[in-house]
Amino acid sequence: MSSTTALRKAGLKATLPRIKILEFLEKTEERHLSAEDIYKAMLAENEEVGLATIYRVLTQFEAAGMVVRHHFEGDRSLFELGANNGANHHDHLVCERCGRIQEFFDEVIENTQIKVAERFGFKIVDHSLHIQGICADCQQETD
Amino acid sequence: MSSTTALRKAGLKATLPRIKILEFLEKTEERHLSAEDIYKAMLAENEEVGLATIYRVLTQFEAAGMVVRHHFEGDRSLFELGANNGANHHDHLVCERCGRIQEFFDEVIENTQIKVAERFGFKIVDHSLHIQGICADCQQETD
DNA sequence: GTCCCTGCAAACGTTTTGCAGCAGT
DNA sequence: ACTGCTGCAAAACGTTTGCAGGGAC
Repeated sequence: MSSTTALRKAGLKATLPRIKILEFLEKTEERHLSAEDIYKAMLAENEEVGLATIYRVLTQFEAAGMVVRHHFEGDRSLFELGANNGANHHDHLVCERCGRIQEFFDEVIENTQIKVAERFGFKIVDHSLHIQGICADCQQETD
Repeated sequence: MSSTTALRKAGLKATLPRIKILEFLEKTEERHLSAEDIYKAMLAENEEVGLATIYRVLTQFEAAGMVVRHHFEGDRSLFELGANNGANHHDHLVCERCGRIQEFFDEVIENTQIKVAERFGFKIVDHSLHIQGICADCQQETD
């Protein structure tokens, strides 16, 4: 599906900045990016889009379910493409020291978190789970 | 144990602002508070402590393991007293709409998250887990 | 008396917003 | 042509920091 079609399906006009941002997210390796990461990476490819526009577009993409916003660290949001597609649902393991992010999927946790949520009346329509720990690399550092 | 003693044990001078903040955290009902929540609540009790000082003190309390800092929402940190005490470890269920926080403890999740972390080389010294969902109250709202 | 702490105000980084001009349909 | 989008610059937000005066030991 072309970016243009994807945008129309989401009820968004297919404008140049939106197309560029969506295509950038689709082709980039790093799945978890901040608005500024996207801004700088696009600049480096001579794709100029204003930072304010990136924020606005990401918010629209989020509302359309095309993108998920994460708050792993307190100081900035990271955006991830297409994580609400049931088929590739996954959770995140986040290193508290270096910010490294490991995606994972675990059936037991998946089922149990739903049970826990129900136990407390949280009917889960949308859910996300993240575990914060210290990654192997950071463990090795003497401190 | 008096607040003064607790502070000394943590290697912190027992100053008036630190004592006031610690005692406030001990006696307040709401366990998850932002710096500003604390600031305003203390003002309301005629306990004037500068907001910058509250941030500094909370950071010191965190370093001393007296307090845990959470990043449930992207826009502010919430602080919780004494959650690193092994005996009362718990995780959090957070409503994405209203911000309501439900504490819980589940043996299965507890064990499985450790297994998942190990599978990816995240040796967990410190860990915290939160599940974001939609709480019962917010589910009822027609939107 | 020494050193660390506090309060204030200013700085900071991220995100949002007002507005005038421009692009998509 | 009409509407909604974009870019810029300024504002807003939570949080941190520099500094001069004050408090704990």
